[in-house]
Amino acid sequence: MAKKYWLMKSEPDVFSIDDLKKIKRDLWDGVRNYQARNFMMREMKVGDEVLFYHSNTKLMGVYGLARISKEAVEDLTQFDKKSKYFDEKASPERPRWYCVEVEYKAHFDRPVSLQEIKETKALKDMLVIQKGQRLSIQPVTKKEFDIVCKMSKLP
DNA sequence: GCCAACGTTGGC
DNA sequence: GCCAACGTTGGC
Repeated sequence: MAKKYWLMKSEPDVFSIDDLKKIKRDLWDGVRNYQARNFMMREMKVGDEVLFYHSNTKLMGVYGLARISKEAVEDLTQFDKKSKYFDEKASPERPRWYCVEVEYKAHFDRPVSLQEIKETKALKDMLVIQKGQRLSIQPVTKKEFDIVCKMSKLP
């Protein structure tokens, strides 16, 4: 099975790549979108590489790398009444939401901003810059992944 | 803070 | 199964 590449969005006020670095690994819970869930459940494999993207912040863009360290397990926040991700339609007998575990890999030398991605012709097909694209987990081609990594390197 | 675009819900 | 109403996402 070939390795796959992903872009995962997070609001740094909620969970940033620095947070991930501190705790090394984290379950990517709280996803409540079926398309994003299906990527985690069906397509993400251990070892897949992840572009860690910060949204809703001053400088939006890709800040570093992570990798999938565990395939999808039940997202326990769906059963937790006190969690903001609680889903009353889910039950331990009929779970609805799943999440993968993500492991910190590295910070980029410098972030690759959304602006730069938009300005880079070779990245024009990246989902993150398509109009109206709100998916928090998106597939990325190896080519796009490599280009973004290259752009992050300081000269 | 605004609002366009999108996904989900629920009445019919 | 349609679609209006609503809630959310996320760039600006």
